[in-house]
Amino acid sequence: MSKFPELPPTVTALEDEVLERWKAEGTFRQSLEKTADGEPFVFFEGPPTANGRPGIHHVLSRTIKDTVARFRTMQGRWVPRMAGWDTHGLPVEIEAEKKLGISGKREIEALGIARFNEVCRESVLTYTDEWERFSARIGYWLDYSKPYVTYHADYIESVWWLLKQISERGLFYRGHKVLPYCPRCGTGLSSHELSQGYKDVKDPSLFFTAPVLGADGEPDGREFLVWTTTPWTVVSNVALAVSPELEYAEVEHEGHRYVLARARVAPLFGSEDAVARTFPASELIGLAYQRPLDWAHPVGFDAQTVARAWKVYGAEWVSAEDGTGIVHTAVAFGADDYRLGQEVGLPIIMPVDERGRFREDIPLVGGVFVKDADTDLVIELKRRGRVFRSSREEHSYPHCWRCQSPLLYMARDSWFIRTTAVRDHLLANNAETRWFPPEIGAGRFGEWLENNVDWAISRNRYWGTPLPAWVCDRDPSHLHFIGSFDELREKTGLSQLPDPHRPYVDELQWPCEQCGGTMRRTPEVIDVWFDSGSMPFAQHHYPFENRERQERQFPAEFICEGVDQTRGWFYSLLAISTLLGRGPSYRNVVVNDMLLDDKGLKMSKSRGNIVNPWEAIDRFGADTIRWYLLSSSNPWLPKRFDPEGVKEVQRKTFDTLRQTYRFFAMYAGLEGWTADADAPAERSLLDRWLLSRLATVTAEVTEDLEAYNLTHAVRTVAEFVVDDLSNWYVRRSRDRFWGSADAADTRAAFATLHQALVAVSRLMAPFAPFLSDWLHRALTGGSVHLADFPAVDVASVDARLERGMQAVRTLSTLGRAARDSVGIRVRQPLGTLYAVVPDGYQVDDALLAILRDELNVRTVEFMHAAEELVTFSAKPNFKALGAVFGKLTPKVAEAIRGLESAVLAAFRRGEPLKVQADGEAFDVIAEHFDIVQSARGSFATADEAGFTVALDPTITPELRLEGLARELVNRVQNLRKETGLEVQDRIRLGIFGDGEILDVSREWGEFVAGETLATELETGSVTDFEGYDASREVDLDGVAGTVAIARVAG
RNA sequence: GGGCCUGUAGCUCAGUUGGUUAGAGCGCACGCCUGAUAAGCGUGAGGUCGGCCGUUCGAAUCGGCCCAGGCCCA
Repeated sequence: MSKFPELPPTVTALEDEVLERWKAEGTFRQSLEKTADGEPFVFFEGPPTANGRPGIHHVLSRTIKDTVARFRTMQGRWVPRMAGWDTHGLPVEIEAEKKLGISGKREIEALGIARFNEVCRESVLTYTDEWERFSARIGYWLDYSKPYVTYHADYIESVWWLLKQISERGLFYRGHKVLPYCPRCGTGLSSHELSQGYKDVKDPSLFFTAPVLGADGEPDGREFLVWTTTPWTVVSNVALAVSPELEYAEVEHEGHRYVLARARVAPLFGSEDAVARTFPASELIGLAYQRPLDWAHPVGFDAQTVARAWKVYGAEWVSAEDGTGIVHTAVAFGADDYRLGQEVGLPIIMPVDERGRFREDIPLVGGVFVKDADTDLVIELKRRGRVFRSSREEHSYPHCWRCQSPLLYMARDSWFIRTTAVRDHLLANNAETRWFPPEIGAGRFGEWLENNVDWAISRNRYWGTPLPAWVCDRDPSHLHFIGSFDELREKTGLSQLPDPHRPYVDELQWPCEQCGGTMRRTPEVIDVWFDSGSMPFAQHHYPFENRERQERQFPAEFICEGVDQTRGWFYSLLAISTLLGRGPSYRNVVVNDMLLDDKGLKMSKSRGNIVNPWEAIDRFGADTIRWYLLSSSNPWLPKRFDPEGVKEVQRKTFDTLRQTYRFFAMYAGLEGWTADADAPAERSLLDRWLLSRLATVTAEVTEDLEAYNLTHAVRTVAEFVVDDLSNWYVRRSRDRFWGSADAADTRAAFATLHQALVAVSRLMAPFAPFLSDWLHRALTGGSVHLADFPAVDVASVDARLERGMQAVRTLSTLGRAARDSVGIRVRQPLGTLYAVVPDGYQVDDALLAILRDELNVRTVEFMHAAEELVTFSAKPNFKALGAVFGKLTPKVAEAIRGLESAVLAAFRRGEPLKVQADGEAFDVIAEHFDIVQSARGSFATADEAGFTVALDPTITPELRLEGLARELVNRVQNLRKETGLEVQDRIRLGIFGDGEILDVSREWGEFVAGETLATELETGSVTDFEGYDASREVDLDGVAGTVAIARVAG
């Protein structure tokens, strides 16, 4: 039984084993305890809504979060990671409606808000268990012991406190605002909710006409040409808007005289031929026109205001890019319309109820949902001869992100937070935040902040944090914000408060201190984004508890969520801390994009291409999926989830590492090597090289991780494991691990490989927490997650050695290519390899030994030591030349290319050099070009990037014999393997035959015996194999013979 | 309609402040090696660097316009 255990048979078995151990020993808790005195590294977990199940796309952001957190923990930072649940809001209400089999506000209120909210509360944490198991299974360490929950009373109390703070800064107001409004949900949507629901739909495109009225109030024969995509708002038309900047035209067309922007004549009429005259917009402003439909009238406006209706106004936002340059204005149904109405004092015509239907008293379309009334209204306008052109066109139109109803822009009562007052602070705080990638912060998010509009914070809904504003029923300007439960107790005189949700909180009231009226709570709840954006404060029940803790854990050093949170959580976090004057609430934010299926299509239920995260993890393992997601491309690029790519990670990176460990464990067992041996006094060149590479790679990975460049870090580790550790170090060192004559060197090899494996497991621990922990425990006995991230061992770095080894590896590749080109296999030794390396590479003799062995040649010589073998040529360095010669560069370069070998040889010896270009002579210096050496003569050559090899293909009789000996070893090894012998079994070996094979056994018998662990060797022409376990006729490159082996005891 | 991102080999991706012969892995074809072996190594085929125009001695890289895909917004 060896000291180093065997790997579990499958990835799943390994991960299960590690999970068990984490659970049993509380590794996560231990890692927090261990770092408790360290400098905090603050991380905020964006709360998911637990009434949906986790999907494969959640693995990506959770992997990033976990990787950063584990890395910082290993650096000794204290990284508390508190889980949270986002529990309020419309999605929950929609679920509850489904469960209860009801729909719409009417039915909810009929059922009772108490019952409705009870169902919401129950459904909200449906999948918390699955989320928790999911996090655990993918190795995402998150503290679920006391998660923050946005519906908990403590959380709500903190949110109330925040709202009161904002109100005390004078940043709260009530207003009308034209908002995208969902008629089904009966609530306005904030601009960040709007982003989720744009869809391409066909909508009307209607050009209607409005006769111009003269001073006498009669039509003067001209007609305004007006464009709209919402015919249902024509009922509410109160004005037309023109651009003061534009030129307008009258057009004679089929007996009509239309007025429109001149720039729109050609697009609408095909040419400008019909233009009768043109004039500036000022001629139009103030003109009156006949209403297209006169069914509804302004209510509650004075005569002066009403008199301003149905006239033409100037507005700078009117453009001539589409439509007619004359914009139909319905004050209640458009943001621009509303602003114009405010500016010039227009009345409002509001014929639509809160369910989006026309009032019953409206002719023709009374009781009809407005969007369904479009067709009837167009027909009616046609009947009245008011339609110039009508069609349907596809454009993108906002829909409710939950219920998919088309949204209506409608003026609504709403509560606002005046975020525009702190716009500069928002921008300044954002400028302090590092975004990954930066363009989202500077571009998408930054530009959006520049155009910030006030945050419409209220929602006319039920399951949410109640807006803690109490309003006097006599005078609505008597307003009081409640900022704590104590304050509420004081106001109401109640010692025991009910649940702070609706409907109970709605019942709390008290006499108005100013007028004796009754203070009642305004019925709205707040935008859920305010809930989640409050978490830096509310997760600690700040300021009522944990003041110090909140201050110590603010702002977050790091957060990470999907790009869809740009205007969601990223905004609400920033806005709330900015409103409070607390600066930005996060310093670094990594944005991840979506996961697509393997064909690059968005995963959706309707396409049926959703990858089930549990199945994927069972199939591939969490480590592999994490590694794949991090390495395939940067987090902020959309990613395809390609099972083939995941398999490749498994095969290439992980199998290689496992195989390396198996190799180590097997021979450490056989040789009885243990980790408690002293560090070797002397290390071989390869050992020193590996440790140097390890230090270099460690520095690179550390730098990457500190800069949130996870993708590059992962790729760097993978390359090190596969190329440096496995395919070079272990392969080149193999025979040092078994039965070497040099026991000290064997020990050094084991120590070095052990050290490298430990370091690798630590380097990869943040990314692949399972395999790394298993390996680390197997190698050292302790969890990798309680270990330190490897420090860069500066003393080990030997840049010259790394470069030299790089040269050797390049030359090896070229040497194999040269062998290949003359068809001589590596087992056949050859005499001399001539090599060339570019200037600046030093390959000393110890490195050459590796090259000789790798290529199986007796000697390696550098060609410049034998000038007759080399031709010099010059390769211009354009960068250096361009700086000096400018436009002349190509000509000088050409002249340099033309330099003769002899001239260059002289230059190398120190003679000055001039070239001719454009009839002039120029001095050139070494920086202006590289001298490339190439092989001369008939040898097999290969070259690449300044490296060249030339191989002497002569096989002398002596070399042939050695080659045959190696063939023989190969055959014996095959036979050993086929016979089922163990690696360490000793054998008796027989080599039989005539002629050359006997020469081989005579000259090389001892070598063959040594290589095959033969303790006895018999040779001759015998053909009787009695006493052998197995025999085999062999053909060594045309030489026939028979080998036989028998296992010997002991 | 506007803003941002992406476009490099069949696929997934690198490509440093612009430097002339654009790389890797996978896949494919052929070969080699083999006591780490369900591995490993080598060679080869495969590119109008999305397109056009420009700046420059020189453009995958910088600028403009366009095309395709995506995201965000109006």
